[in-house]
Amino acid sequence: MVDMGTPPQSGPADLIPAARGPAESTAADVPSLDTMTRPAMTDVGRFAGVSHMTVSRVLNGAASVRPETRARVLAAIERLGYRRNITARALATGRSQTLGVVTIDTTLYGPASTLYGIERAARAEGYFVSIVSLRSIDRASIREAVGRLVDQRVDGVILVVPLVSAADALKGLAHDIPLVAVEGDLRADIPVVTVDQVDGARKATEHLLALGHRTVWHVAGPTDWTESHGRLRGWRDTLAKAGADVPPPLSGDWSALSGYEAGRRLSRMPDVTAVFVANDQMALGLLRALSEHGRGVPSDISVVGFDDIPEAAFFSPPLTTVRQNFGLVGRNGLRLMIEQLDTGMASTMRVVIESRLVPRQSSAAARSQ
Amino acid sequence: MVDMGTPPQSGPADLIPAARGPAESTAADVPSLDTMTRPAMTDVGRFAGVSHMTVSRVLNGAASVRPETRARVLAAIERLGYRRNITARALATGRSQTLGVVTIDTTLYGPASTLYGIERAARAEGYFVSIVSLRSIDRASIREAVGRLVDQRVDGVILVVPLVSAADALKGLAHDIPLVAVEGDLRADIPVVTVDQVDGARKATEHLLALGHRTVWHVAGPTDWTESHGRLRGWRDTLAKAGADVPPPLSGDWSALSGYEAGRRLSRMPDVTAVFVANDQMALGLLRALSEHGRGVPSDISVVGFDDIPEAAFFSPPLTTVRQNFGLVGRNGLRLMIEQLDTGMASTMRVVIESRLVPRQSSAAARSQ
DNA sequence: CGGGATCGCGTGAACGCTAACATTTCGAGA
DNA sequence: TCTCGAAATGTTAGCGTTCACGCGATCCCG
Repeated sequence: MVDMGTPPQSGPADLIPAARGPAESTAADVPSLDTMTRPAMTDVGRFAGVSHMTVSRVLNGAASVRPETRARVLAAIERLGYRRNITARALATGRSQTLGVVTIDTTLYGPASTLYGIERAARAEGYFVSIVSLRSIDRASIREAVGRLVDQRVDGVILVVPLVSAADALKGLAHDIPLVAVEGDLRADIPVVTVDQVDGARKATEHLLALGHRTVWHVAGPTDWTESHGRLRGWRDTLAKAGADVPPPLSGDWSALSGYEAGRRLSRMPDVTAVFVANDQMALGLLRALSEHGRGVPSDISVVGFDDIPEAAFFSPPLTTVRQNFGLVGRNGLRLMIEQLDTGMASTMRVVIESRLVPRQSSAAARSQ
Repeated sequence: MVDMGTPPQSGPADLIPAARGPAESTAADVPSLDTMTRPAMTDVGRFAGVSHMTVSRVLNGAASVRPETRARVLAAIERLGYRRNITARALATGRSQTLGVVTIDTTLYGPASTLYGIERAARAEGYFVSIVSLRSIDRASIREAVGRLVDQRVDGVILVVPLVSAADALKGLAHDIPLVAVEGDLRADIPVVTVDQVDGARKATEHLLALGHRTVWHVAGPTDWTESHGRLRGWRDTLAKAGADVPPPLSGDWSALSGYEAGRRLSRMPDVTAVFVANDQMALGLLRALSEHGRGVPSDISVVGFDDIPEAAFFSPPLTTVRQNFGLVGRNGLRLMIEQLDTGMASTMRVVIESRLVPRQSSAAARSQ
């Protein structure tokens, strides 16, 4: 147990000159850089003739480091190809600079675009993005997904889960981590950013009514999706307000196939002259069904969709639809997250994004009867 | 240095009874669980009357821990709601249980589906997935994306970047981390899993030739995409082999709009009777253009697409196309990654997935002239 | 010219885990 | 009953950061 004053250079792996004072080491001094394992702050410090703490200060842009030493450290970092270990940093600080995104089927245009917007915005803010997609849409699955992310020590979780049941699942969730719901239920008790579905549906329905149609039929989305609810309500309210009949809504599962099936049923009803379909894929299927049954669009029936996917302008005929700016939604979701992270306070803010009607050739004036 | 037999309970933050021997603590013994900060292994150990190391052993399923103590530890974990800190684990082991995915525009159907397949498979294997999308498609951007992921200490990187330039960008990349290319260039020097584009294009072209068309025109994808090259080659070779003329290929950017523009040009050429379009979106635009110019499909012109997106069956007319199983591609990409991770050896394996022609109504026999 | 504030930097201890080794326990055979 | 070795558990030292200090050197002002 006797310390004999062993010099500090006694550590193993002493492959870097412990040059103190003005660095006068030339390239020749430095042994085989490339055989080194990833250098740590200590290595950089030794190379620059300072302590690891000074390296940390330089890296974090802390004040009170002499320009001269800063330059020396920076040079060492450059020379050694040092890259900070964010795992260690995360352990020490308790912050991982990573955001979790829980998402339902990223194959769908909406969620995929939203995710894309989130990822780009997150990167701009210096955050990594870790994703987990839901295996099913029940409450347990949502909680498990969030749990996984929490285990991974993400700094916050953004939910792209536009399900009514999601709001409930979140209710019970421990709020020890910032959450944001995107395209979610406004009744949730966490911040939400979403497109105004009710208003979008109103625009679509009013557009058709303004064209002279007596009433407007509706093909709704799956019942547990918040979008379905909003669009259904917007449609119904608008009809009611206009004093028009409210026909029984059909419903699909967002797929073109389900729209096709709805179209088959509608094509048999002679008094149908206008249909508002809850998304563009279903509208595509509906167009197909109408065409197969010899019902002309827009000559016999006008059709309006929702989303404005990039293909909508090339349907036959080009689809009148309601555009949602998914990228903007994603970016706003991230903004809300950053705000919570920066202020350290849970917010319950709501951001509502406007939608926009894009008139194309699938809707036209009703034939005077 | 004299040990006076201080009982082991001397540590700070002794909020849990250090009951040794058979745990006889009742619920009343345990002070305010909910006010606790996240418990660590030490806390669990103290609660169970063992050392933190035993907790670690239980958690890692290590052998040699008595069933009785294991049960006690498990109970403590349950009771305290302990969750292992994977950040600390990552720091200690050097493995993060996280895989990085570099992807181009996740808004596109192909990459999105592939990503989805990867994520699900990764989760099944116990890996997290961290994504970064490319801001642009140049070499520097790819390297930066991989660099970000490496900084994040992912265990491996899967690239969903089907660009020719990607292969080059990877060439120089340090191989100190397992890589897998999905939908990538077979010439890359890392493992690749991809759909056989050449063969798929061959199937499409042969299908049209078999229907009696003299030759087949082609609308190719962007030049820097590997898919474009494969499909172009498959098309050209098949025509050449059949002794058919090889007309100059048009090209688009995968978008329906670019397909529309190609369609406008083709519709003015009276001798065009068959077109193979490099993806379904462009085919949609092409169908639209042909329809606008009064060219019937398939009566005047037969059209075959590529991908078989879910909407293709509902185009007007329903599109004959070549189906790619993106999910399978993603899963195989992950499998290759896991193999590298498990064996610890860099592989250069190639997995080629078959495609399948899906005949629908957009292609028909050529009119006898 | 002296004394306290400030600057610039270093030291040691976390963070929560695993790896390697040390130590205790326990059962079986002599 | 003692011994020995394997089984079961504990101890210590990292992993690479950051945080909270501490301590000389420098500076300013009376």
